[in-house]
Amino acid sequence: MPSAPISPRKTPRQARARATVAAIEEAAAHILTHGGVDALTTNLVAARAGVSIGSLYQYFPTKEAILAELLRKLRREHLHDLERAAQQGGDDLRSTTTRMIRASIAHHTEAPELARALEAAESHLPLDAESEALKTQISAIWTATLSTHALPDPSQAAFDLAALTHGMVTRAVQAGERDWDNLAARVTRAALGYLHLCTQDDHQPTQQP
Amino acid sequence: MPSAPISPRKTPRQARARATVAAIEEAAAHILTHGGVDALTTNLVAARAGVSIGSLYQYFPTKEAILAELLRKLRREHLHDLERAAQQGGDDLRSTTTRMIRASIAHHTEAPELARALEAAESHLPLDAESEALKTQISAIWTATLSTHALPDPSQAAFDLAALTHGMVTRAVQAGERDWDNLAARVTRAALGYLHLCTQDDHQPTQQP
DNA sequence: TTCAAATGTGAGGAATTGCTCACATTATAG
DNA sequence: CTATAATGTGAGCAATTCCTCACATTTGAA
Repeated sequence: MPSAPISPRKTPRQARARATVAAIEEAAAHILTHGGVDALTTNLVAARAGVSIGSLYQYFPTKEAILAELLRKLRREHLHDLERAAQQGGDDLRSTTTRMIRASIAHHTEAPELARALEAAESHLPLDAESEALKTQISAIWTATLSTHALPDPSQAAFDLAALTHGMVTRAVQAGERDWDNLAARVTRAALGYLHLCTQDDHQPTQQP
Repeated sequence: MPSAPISPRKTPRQARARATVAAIEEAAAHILTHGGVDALTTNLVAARAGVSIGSLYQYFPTKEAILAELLRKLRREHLHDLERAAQQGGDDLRSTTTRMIRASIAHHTEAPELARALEAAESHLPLDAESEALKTQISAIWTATLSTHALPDPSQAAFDLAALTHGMVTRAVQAGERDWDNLAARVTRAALGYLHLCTQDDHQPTQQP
C-alpha cells in the first residue's frame, strides 16, 4: 500500500559524500541480490557499505527510498534499451518486436536476482514522479511501435505484450534459465502469435529446465 | 507420567477446534485480501478470528504455516479445475488449450487479491510435500495435454504456456481488469500463437485498461 | 460424578529493526 | 586562521512481532 512520498533527503555536495551514497547503493544491491528484500535492513546495508547508520539516513529518508532509487536505475536502463531497439534497424513490426523483446530480456540478464527482487518490491513502494514517468514512457514506446501498424487496439496490445514478456522472462529466470537466445526465441514466438504474425519458419528450440 | 510427544501442529478432534481452525483461515484470507502479506500478523489474525493467539499456535506452528495452508487450498482448486478442463469435451489441441486457459484464469476470479498475495508469498515459503506434489501435477497436466499432439518439446511448451498465462493474468488482475472473457480470449490468442495454431478468425477484443 | 485429555487464554519474553539525536570530524569560504 | 557548512558516528529509543508458557475452561469417556 504505497502512500508516502519518496525523495532523497540531502544531495551530496562533496566527493566523499557521493562515494558514501554510491557505497550504500552498491551494498543494498548486493544484499538484495543474495538475500532478497527480507534481508535488506538499513543497519546491514550501512555495515556492508562501511558507513554508519546515521550517514545512511542523511541521504535516504527511509529504507524504501533505497529500493526506489535502485528501481529507478533499473527502469532508466530498461527505457534506454527499449528506445534503442525501437529506433534502430528495419521498421517492420516483426523485427522491431523481436528487438524490443530482446531488450526487455536484456534488462534481466545482467543481474537477474536483483531485477527480480526489485520488481517484487515495486508493488509495496510509493513510486515517485520519475518512476511513474519511466513506467509511462516504457508503455508508450510499446504503444507507439504497435500504432504504426494496423492493429485494432495498440494500447491493449502493448499492455499484453509487456505482460506476456514479463511473465515468461520472470518465470524462466526464477527457474534458473540463462540461455537468453533460446528464451528470446520462445517469447518472440508467443508475441508474434498474439499479433497474428505467425512464424512458421522458426524452429522450436530445445528444452532447458 | 503422561507426556506424549506434542506434534508441532495439533489436529483438531472436536467440533469447536475445527471451527477455530476455520476461523483462523478465514481471518487470514480476509487480512491477506485487504492488506497483503505485510498486514498479516499472527496477533491480528487471532484477533480477527475472535480467538486467542495461543489457540492459533496450537494449530499452526508458524505464521508461514497459515500461508502454506491457504496456498495449498488454492492449488488444490486450481488442479481440480485443470483436470476437468483437460478431460472434458473435444480433445483437439486448440479447444483443450482454450479450456485449460480459462480454468487457469478462473482460479483468480473468485478472489483475485487473495490469489495475488498468496502467489507473491510463495517464493518466501518452504513448501511442504503436498504443495510440491500439486505443483508437479499441475505441470504434468499441461505436459500431458501437449504430448498428445505433435510438438518438439511438450515439457518446454508446458512451462512456457503456464508462464505466459500466469504473467498476463497477474498483470491484468493487478491493473484491475475484471472482464474474464476478454482476458481469456487474449491469453488464448498468445498461447495458440506460441503453438503455431494461429487464430485468424478470432476477433480482436476491445480495450479495457 | 470423575478425571484426563482437549481446547482456550493472554500477558509478556526475546529478538528484530527502522530511525533519531547529540556530538565528532572534515572540508571550504572569507 | 576561523567560522560555518558539510559530512560522519553509533548508542540506543520506540515500535513491532513472533512465539512461549503457565494456567483456566470445556469435553467426553468410564
